[in-house]
Amino acid sequence: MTRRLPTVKDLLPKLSDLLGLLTMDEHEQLLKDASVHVFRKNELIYNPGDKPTHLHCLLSGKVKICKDGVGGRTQIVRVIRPVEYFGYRPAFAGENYVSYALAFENSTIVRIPMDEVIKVVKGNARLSWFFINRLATDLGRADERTVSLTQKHIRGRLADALLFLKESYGVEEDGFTLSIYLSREDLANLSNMTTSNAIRTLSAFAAERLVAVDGRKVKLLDIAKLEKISRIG
Amino acid sequence: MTRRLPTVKDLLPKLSDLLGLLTMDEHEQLLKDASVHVFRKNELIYNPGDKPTHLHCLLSGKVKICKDGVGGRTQIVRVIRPVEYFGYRPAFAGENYVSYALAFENSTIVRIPMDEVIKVVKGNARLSWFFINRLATDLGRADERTVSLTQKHIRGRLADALLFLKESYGVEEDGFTLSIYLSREDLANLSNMTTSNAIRTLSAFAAERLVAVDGRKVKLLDIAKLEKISRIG
DNA sequence: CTATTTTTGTGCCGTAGAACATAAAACACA
DNA sequence: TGTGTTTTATGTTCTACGGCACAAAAATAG
Repeated sequence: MTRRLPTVKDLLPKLSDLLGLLTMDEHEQLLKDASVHVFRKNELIYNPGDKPTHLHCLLSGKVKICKDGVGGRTQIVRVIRPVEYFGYRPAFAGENYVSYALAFENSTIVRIPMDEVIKVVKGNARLSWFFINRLATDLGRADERTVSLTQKHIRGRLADALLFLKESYGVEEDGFTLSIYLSREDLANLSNMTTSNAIRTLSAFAAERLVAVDGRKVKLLDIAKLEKISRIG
Repeated sequence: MTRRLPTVKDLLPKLSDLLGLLTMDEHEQLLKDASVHVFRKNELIYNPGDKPTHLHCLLSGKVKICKDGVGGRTQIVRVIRPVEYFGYRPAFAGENYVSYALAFENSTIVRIPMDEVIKVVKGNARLSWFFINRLATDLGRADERTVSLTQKHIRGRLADALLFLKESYGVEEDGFTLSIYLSREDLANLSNMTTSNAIRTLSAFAAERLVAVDGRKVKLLDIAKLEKISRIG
């Protein structure tokens, strides 16, 4: 999984949102054992039960955070885009991982030892605020998602997923095509439905000219209508 | 809603988990505009759309945090017990409330101006850690709940709710009876089902001797079996 | 370039659980 | 004490969606 890596030093500018909050000493403390990794498409980054030994920062690529439920069905609980930090929650809660992380596509990731991060966090209120703000935002999203996934009908949930993907990863130059190409199964795992129903419902959206589908390429043609479908459930 | 209130000063010992993390100055800063309120059973504490102007601390009583979904159905997303802090998440995320809080029963609450809390948090890493730890824990629970509520069957979800209530509010001296007396509707709103189905399923549990029901009093007779039902969904 | 696996697309059937209806208890309060 | 209101209880119907089967298409491997 590791080949021709850039060094951490090469990547410093990308980490500035977090490192900028630190003193020189803290900066040094976090980076001295940081390392760069490349994960290939569909490669596992961590597993439930693992100790959260590292803070992860996604520099390039795309990552999904998943949980499997009783029926063996998978729920994608978060998606990560560059430059975003992930994999820190259980360390802050004093738990092991309960979810797993997979690379959607080839991804470059910096790993920083979590015990160092925690030491710095406990002494640096600016860095603390950085994480407080993110955790509070994610918690709001999680509660919102709970209600949407349990109460909205299939069309509403799929519309949500499509709009969420647009918001998360954006669109290509044409302004319509989602920048991420997902399997129908991933789409289903985002919106809590079976693959069959993701296929069916996406086809229905295409027939209604809300989207245009070409393989895994999805163009969102009528955002307003999709938002309405999301709203009415 | 306000009558014969104890003063904030009377209640200081109960707030020590948080206040103990502060300097004298910070202590003073937080308490100078703190106030005590009594909410009666079913009284509204805050509403979606409200600005999160205050950190709340529940000193006595019980509180539920709810969100209403598209079908007008209510989801209880969190329950608060004494002594616990709540109502701070949206302030940390820079949002307004998206949920509402209701007193399950008569409750005493201290309200501390949130802008002062944020000022102190931004300068005190020990207080920051207090919130990081809680937010991280709540986020883990929220993700877990999402998967449970979407994937488990009705019996599994109700079993979850009963075990969750035991964990949250404990049991009476007999070691069996839940310390909180909920309406069937609240039980339904915890476990994402209709009131009818909460009634039916609870009756089924009673018939199977997993629980004993007397009005709103619920005894958990067979925890192991309930846990099993929860596990298998 | 063929062989095998994975993904996509459809159709059909079964069922968990919502929706609705109604009635009996329990509770509220004048 | 009666009268309205909320809560609990139970039966009946209806449907959204999961489960399964199968075929076509696409991706991947050998």
